[in-house]
Amino acid sequence: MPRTSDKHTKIIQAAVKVFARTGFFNARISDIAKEAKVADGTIYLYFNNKYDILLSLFEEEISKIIVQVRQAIDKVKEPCKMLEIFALHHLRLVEKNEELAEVLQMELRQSNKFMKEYRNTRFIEYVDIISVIVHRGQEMGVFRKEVMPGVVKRAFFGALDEMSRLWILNPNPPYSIEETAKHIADVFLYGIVEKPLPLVQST
Amino acid sequence: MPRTSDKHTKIIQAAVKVFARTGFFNARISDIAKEAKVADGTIYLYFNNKYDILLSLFEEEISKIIVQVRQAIDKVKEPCKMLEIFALHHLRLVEKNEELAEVLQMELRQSNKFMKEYRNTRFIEYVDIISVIVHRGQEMGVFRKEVMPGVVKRAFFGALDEMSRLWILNPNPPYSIEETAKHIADVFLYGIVEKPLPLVQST
DNA sequence: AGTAAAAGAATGAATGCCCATTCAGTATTT
DNA sequence: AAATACTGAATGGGCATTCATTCTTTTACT
Repeated sequence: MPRTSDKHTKIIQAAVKVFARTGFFNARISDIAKEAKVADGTIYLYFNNKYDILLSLFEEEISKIIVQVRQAIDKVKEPCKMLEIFALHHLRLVEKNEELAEVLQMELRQSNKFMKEYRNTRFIEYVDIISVIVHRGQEMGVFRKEVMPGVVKRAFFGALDEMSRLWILNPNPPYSIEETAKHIADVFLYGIVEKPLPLVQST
Repeated sequence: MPRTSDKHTKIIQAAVKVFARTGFFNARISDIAKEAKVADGTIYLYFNNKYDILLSLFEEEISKIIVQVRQAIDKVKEPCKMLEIFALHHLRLVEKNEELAEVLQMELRQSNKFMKEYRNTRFIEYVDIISVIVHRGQEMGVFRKEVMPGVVKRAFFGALDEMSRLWILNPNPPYSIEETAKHIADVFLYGIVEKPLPLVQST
């Protein structure tokens, strides 16, 4: 298993482009090879098969993302702020690396095989960042105790991811990313009902 | 274009089963034909090609769903209750018709072609049910005016859909559907913070 | 250092499988 | 007996994967 130059990385990057463009199933190995400026056969020196490329791509890229998000979150103390930062990071991926965002969004997801047979630990790790925040917020007395972190993490993630999808499919954002991230965090934190509660009635 | 018996419907139903089982790209026309107890060629009397089956399937099934949800929602007056009902209906599809839920969730979504080239009006119509509710709630003074219906509809839908995905991939529900629907609606309505601190106006 | 041979990388044409789609023929209805 | 519906074997193209060959680097020996 050779690794002299960085063919491995070059192939993965090419695959991101090609998968984003045509989708996993329509992508041809020869396209990836051409994009990576490598012979078709070379790809099989670095990956077992087409599917393995998708898998490796995912593992490697999401690992990087997890590190980045964790770093950003650790700079802050308040759980509310943490959620907002998570939201911002998730949404920013679309503008920072649209092709990667598209692959993670569209291609990875549908692959039943991927999500079922193979226990996708990296992905779980990513989403669990949310539930950890929620849990900590509850311990600190900032978040309601009745809320279930396991549900909220999915709901919050799902909400963000749906916005990503919107942008990927229709790349003229009706709202800015920062605005949206803040807005979604806000809705999750404070809900949408007009509050007739005793406390400060802002607005 | 014949329609004597109900081969059209039989083929669609068979396709739901097969797509759910193997995914669109791995599904063979001959499998669908076998499942529908029909010859391979017969399928081409009712559909133009493989992709057209998926398309028709979606159009027809989502139309039914829209009608049902609208009926359920119209039985009620309070916007809060309406959102809860929408949530319940969306999540219930998984237990009512798991195969269909899986196809809508997994297969339909990833098809870039589908979501990009073809303006998916049915799907938009479905999601717009949410924004209409939110908008009405705002007019009635029940929901906060600053909230953007266009963002909330996506967020709410995304949250629900992510829960669906969870159940499809891992069919031992840690929480009941009713419980979850209520919980998600609850979080969206009232948020997760303990004390409505001086409501931070989201910029 | 210089050269030879072995090991390691990379190539891309050729192979062979896998279906979607077609259509000549058969069955059924009008 | 014409029109309509259905059949399923045959066709053909697309593409993942393989592997004999070529190119490059490392090692070993004088």
